[in-house]
Amino acid sequence: MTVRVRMAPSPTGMLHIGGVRTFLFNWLFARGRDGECLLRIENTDTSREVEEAVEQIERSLYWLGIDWDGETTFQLDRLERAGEEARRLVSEGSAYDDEGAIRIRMPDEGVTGWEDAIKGHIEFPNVELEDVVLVRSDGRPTYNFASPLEDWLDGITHVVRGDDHVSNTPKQLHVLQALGAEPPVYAHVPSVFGEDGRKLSKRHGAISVDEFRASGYVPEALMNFLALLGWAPDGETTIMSADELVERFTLERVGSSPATFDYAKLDWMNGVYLRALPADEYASRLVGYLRDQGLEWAEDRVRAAAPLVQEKIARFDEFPAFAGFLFHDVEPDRELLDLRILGFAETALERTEPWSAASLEATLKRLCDDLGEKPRTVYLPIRVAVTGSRISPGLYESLELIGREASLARIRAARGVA
RNA sequence: GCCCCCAUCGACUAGCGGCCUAGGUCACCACCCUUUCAAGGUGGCAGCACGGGUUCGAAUCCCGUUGGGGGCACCA
Repeated sequence: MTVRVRMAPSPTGMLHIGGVRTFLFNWLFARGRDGECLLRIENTDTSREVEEAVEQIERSLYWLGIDWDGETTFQLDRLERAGEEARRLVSEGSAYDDEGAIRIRMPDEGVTGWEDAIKGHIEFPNVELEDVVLVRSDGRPTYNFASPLEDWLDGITHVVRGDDHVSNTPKQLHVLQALGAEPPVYAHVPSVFGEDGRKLSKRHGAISVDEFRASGYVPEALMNFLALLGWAPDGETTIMSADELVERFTLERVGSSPATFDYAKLDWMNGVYLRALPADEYASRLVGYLRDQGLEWAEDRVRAAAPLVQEKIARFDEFPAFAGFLFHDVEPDRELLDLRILGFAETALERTEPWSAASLEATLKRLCDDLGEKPRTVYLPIRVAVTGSRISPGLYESLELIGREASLARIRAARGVA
């Protein structure tokens, strides 16, 4: 039987990173088995924001590299079918009218259980099960009816969802049984916590895919990181391409305990991916990122600066602070300037020919020798004067990029204001 | 309150009865490299929640406790 799963977000707002991780598991599972992965919007409630939310969800998944088969479907589109099925259940006696709503009859003895692909055997005493409402008195189906009904209609073989749905499962199992449907395999994935051990929320920084994107993370890194939250192919491998993840992913190896989102590790991983990018690819992505952020910096200069920062920053959003001096004037901290050294530096640099990183290096090293000072002593004031910070890309390359005139102008300005 | 789930270094995890004086990665610390910051290299710190069992032998199995999470809607 062909595997078929669904990603079923509710269009209430931004796609949450925990939910994305659940969708990623669905996708990895389906793609690794020649299966299908559907995108189904669970909107039993009409809302004006549905349109935008759906767009945001699709864009987020697309950016991450998670695709789906066929058109995006909407639960609301099957409202009539849901009504028909509910009436059928009433006529068959497994459901009944209750003040205009339709409820399903739940057994009140015994237990309802299933073999969860992630958590193992789970069962609930039937006494705990209420006669859940299938269709509201206004005719709209409830989630606990619409969701299993659609799973059946869509031929879903595996329901991979957040474990906050565990207690809905016995109810849905009975709905399926009343419908005459074969139940899918259920796999409940544990939730993701924020760094304070509590549920992920705004407080924890980036939370939606859009925010991660704006923070300068690349999709490959985010996917890799997300996959490793609650899943591991073995105890050793950490860096894996999408293809490798697809190839190695199994539901059996998804852990059953919740995982904490670790931004520091994500940053590290993003840096790994960034550094591994071919130089021109890196430059293109950096240009694209800055453009997305609304920074109108000259593309050729951004491209020229790219190699200087590739080994240095872990996220693209660090670029403006780290290399912004290439695009605008700086305000050096006077405390860090050394007028005597700057004076000698200005003289030495004025005579440097050609103005290239190599000859600048020769010039500055000679200057160190002449002054009898260590490079760190000589370079700091120059770096601060020219880049405005004690932390920057390589000094020679930075000087080269800024150019002779601008470099000297900044050094003179520093001498003047100091 | 009731029901369900979970429990290995600070974090993500490997471990599915002996290979474990518990391995890898991030973070952290030290040192090396070095024009700053990174990157890289080397080394280090650090964990099986607790209590009972079962067994020749338990991180691994069972029970309980504690702690965390989820659910108990004509929300999804």
